[in-house]
Amino acid sequence: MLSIGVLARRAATNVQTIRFYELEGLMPPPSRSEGGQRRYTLAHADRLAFIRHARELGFPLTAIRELLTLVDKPDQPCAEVDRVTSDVLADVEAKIIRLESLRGELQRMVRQCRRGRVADCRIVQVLKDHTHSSCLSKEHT
Amino acid sequence: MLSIGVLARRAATNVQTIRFYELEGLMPPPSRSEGGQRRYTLAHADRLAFIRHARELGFPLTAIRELLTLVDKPDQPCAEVDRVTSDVLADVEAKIIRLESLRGELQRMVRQCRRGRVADCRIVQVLKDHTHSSCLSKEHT
DNA sequence: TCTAAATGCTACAGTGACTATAGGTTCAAG
DNA sequence: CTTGAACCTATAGTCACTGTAGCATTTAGA
Repeated sequence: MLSIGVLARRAATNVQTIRFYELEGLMPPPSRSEGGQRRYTLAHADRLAFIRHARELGFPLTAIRELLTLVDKPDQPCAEVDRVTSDVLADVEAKIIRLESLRGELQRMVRQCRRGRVADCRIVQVLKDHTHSSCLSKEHT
Repeated sequence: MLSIGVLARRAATNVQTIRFYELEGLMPPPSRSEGGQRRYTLAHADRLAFIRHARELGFPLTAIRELLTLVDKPDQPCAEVDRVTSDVLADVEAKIIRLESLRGELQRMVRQCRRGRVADCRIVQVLKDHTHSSCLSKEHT
């Protein structure tokens, strides 16, 4: 039986995150010690590792929730798993496109800055006048 | 004098966002009509355009706050403007690196999926066993 | 001038995925 | 038996908004 602290260290997560996953229904509630502290099994550790790994790959929690129910039905076809993963991939690709465009714009601005006065600064000019630039208006986070 | 709705349409922003910027001290409080509705000048429109453009380029609001105070001192050297912008650029570059690594990992997973049962799915296997992959553990958003 | 639709107002809750804090309790080592 | 680390719950904060409720005001047409 693992305490929450030991489990957290094993998964390189922090303790609050594990409690948060329990609250969100991603981690099943573990048994408790006589004093009410959480006691985890190795099955819990596996599930947490799965969640963390998916998170590191950019899966949002809603997608992970889907994956976890799919993983519990090993004889079903894996088309859904593939779809969820492809969606995450598409999202990552869209973010890359967007960020590359921003990078180009920012590089141009910094390159054109002549380290003079604020009034003459190319960066400020570009920011003031939208028409100088060719930027996408979607979110980039 | 512009109403908040007209200003919002001009800046391709929405009305709540403008009120939010005022609350955050990024937009100066405009004058009000007799009935208490906000009435904006063209100076307000310019400032909003600056904020929105910087946001689109990935500047966080704290950075924009800094830029706005700098822009109000046009005779100062623009080194600070350059630094703020370079910081944003570095952030964008770090995100790209991270996302490219994720993309590679996800592409590999999807490519290796043989559309069989969940139990045999390569995607699920990779997610279950962290050691199969070479991923970075930092945030990517 | 009246009326109805559109627009505006404040205040507050929600988003995602945690992180941090406060104020208390339990556990394990010595 | 004591002490300090680890644990507990509950709540607020992060970022940059977005959405909602329940009103008040403005504006255009009849």
